[in-house]
Amino acid sequence: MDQIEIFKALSNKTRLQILNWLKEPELHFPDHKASCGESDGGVCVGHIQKKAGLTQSTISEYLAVLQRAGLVTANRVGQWTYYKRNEEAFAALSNLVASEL
Amino acid sequence: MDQIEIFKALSNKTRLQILNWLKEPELHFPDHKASCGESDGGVCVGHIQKKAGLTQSTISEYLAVLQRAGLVTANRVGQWTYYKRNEEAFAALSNLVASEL
DNA sequence: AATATATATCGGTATTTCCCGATATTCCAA
DNA sequence: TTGGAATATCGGGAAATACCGATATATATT
Repeated sequence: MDQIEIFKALSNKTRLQILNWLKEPELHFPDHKASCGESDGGVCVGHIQKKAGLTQSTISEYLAVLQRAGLVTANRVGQWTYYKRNEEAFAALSNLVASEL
Repeated sequence: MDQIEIFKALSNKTRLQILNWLKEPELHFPDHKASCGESDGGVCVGHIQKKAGLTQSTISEYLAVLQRAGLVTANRVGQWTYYKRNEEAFAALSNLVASEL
């Protein structure tokens, strides 16, 4: 739980959007299951990339930033890496902001 | 309430320390009143600067960053500028993190 | 084995941030 | 009104960040 790493990860519009999209994957990525299969709520990099409109390398790096901050978890299955929110981390962050900031 | 500006402001160890010190000014700046007078919980730049151990210009700029983010308020009285936490902003941030992140 | 697909990593340029010293501004005191 | 104290602002060098295109790696398919 590195506060500074977390706040840095949250200091970018695109990364905030991604986190928001991942709150409701089936809403924001309606055709994900059809093209990427079942993934327990995780969304693959390519879909996130297309929606964000930045390059593949940039989105891959952004997801790595979010993962290093602990805000998302990655799950590689075959050729896809599924990313999903780490709600425990958000709960912990919420507590931290509410009581220790 | 610019989320990104707030998270950027929080992405620095010294600024986080300052915000923490300002939670209990009389504890962290025990001799403040004697040298800077009554200030309604605000602490002058010089005291913050000495405690932080960075230069005056850096701390002045950091306080401006925190102020632009809305996290502190400044109150100039004579030759001193007293900074204090804006607790309303922290409450709003806490709500935001708890419900919209 | 060869190819195609999804993702990660590398190298690079432009911008931003960190932190400094020097200078400007504002206010007080003699 | 001159000097001193507190703060703000300016200019700059080093490091980090925002993106990109190109390439590498891993997996799946044929």
